[in-house]
Amino acid sequence: MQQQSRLGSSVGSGTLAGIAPAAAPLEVQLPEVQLPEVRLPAVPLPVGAANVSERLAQAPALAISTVIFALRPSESSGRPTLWLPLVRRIREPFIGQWALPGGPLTQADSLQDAAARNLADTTGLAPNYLEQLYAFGGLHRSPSQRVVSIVYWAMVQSTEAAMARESENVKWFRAGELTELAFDHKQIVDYALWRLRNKMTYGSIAYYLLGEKFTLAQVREVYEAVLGRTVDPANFRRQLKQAAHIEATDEYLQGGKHRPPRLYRYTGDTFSDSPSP
Amino acid sequence: MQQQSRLGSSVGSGTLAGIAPAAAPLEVQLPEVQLPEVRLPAVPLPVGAANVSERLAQAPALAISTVIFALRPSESSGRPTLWLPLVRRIREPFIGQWALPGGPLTQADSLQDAAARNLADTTGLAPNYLEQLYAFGGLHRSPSQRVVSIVYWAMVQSTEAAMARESENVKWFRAGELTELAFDHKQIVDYALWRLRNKMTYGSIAYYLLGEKFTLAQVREVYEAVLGRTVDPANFRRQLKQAAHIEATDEYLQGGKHRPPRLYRYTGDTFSDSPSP
DNA sequence: TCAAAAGTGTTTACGGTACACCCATGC
DNA sequence: GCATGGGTGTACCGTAAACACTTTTGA
Repeated sequence: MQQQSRLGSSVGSGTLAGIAPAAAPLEVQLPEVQLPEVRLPAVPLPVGAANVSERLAQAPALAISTVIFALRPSESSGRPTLWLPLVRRIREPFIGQWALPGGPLTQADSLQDAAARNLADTTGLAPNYLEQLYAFGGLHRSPSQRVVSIVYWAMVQSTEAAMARESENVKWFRAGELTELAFDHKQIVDYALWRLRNKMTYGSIAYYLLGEKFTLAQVREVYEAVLGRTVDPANFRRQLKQAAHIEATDEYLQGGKHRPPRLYRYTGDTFSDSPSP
Repeated sequence: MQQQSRLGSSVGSGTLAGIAPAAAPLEVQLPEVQLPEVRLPAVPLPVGAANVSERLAQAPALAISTVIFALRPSESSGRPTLWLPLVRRIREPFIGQWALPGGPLTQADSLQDAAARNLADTTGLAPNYLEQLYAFGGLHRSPSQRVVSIVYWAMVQSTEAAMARESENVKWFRAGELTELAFDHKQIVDYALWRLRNKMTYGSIAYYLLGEKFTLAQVREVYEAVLGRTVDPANFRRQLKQAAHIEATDEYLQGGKHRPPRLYRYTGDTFSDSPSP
């Protein structure tokens, strides 16, 4: 048996949205379109030194990793683009290569708390948003011991992200322009990006990348940065305004070259600074 | 810190579907509406005997469990309804109570293979569909040792499900009419049900609960069984016919009381019998 | 020939897209 | 006053919902 089976890929192009969303169980609405699981990456890793009998003897290690997204201005255009922090590996395997922040599951933390701790340790920041991505458990993800990684993805505010720590071994990269990473982390980032884009298209997510108050144009820029294309400003603002959890303030953003745009506030799930202690 | 933080719940009622699906990375279309993660259940379990220092000393155990769905005729109406098999626990904790089939992660299996093995062991069946559901890792899911469960969900054909093994310690239950189960398994099943309903609304999933050939009315019955409401037959058939991966055969289902309906075939992802060996 | 399900057609309503247009501000 | 982004109005089009209607079979 191998990881790469076709089960669970769930293709299907017809949307069948006609099956209208009804009362949903878990206080949420039914989506109208599929969110397929990624096909688990066929990891092209060197099989490494450990032989099979050794491998069979050990229990698989359990690790938590986190894909952290934040908005930063592009060096070229200055427009906001998606970035994520990576850490340089300081031991084998993959020594010297860049990898997702992570580590073994600490005993006192829930999975989510462990992920939040990753985030604090590497960036010094607290997540606005944190959600489980997927559990990766292929047999040969790591050349030596078998590792099962439960991966989370997170978003941090752009205002804070600008002040995030960087060092010799922690550096921010443009998402989408990554070269190869350690382990199967490149595939994991790609999957996280795909999931981010998905969530994006049905709202309420972009705000976690922004500050407390923002202009509608800034929200649009987030969408354009993540989706990688332009969006009609007129229609976009209409859609936002009729969307829930958006509230106009009386303030306007001053200092621009032209008419000062109104500032808005997100009133949905609270901007908590960390998982409530 | 506690598991039950608000992060990652991602409410948001506005659909914002206006952000049109563009070219999607992983060969799939972007969905238009949100698929939120379940809030992890606040498990009301007895904390059990082990004290904290003991708990800290042990590594968390890693387990695989599987929620298996199949269609079976209701005893009352005879119409197809959703069922799932559970196993009776034969040791502490929760001895005598019903639980999801599962067990520790066997060394030689990938996560998905381990889930498929669960399925074969308890039902004797092979899954038509198998997908990762979520990794549950709350601190007190099990009273003694800490357990992290990676849960899969599966669907098996109704025709085969009718012949599935049952025994003293393996029994099928109607999904949605479950009483309390061992551990946090009730919440897990509810989440799986919610996810099934989601996938349902954007097609291609219902077929995995049916046989190779089926009438459009049977597909409609699956939708009605899963969604728990009636669906307009006229509009439903139109939507199905313009959906991809559905092919009319030249055959008709004989033996009914009235006009024999045409049989159709699903031409999407193959009906493989097991993860390809 | 009648009941019931299979299958088709038609109307209406809603929401997204495109794009023309007005408004307010800094220079 | 004019360029530019903020913000509004509107016409068009595709699709889903509702439901009337025809067709085909068994009893």
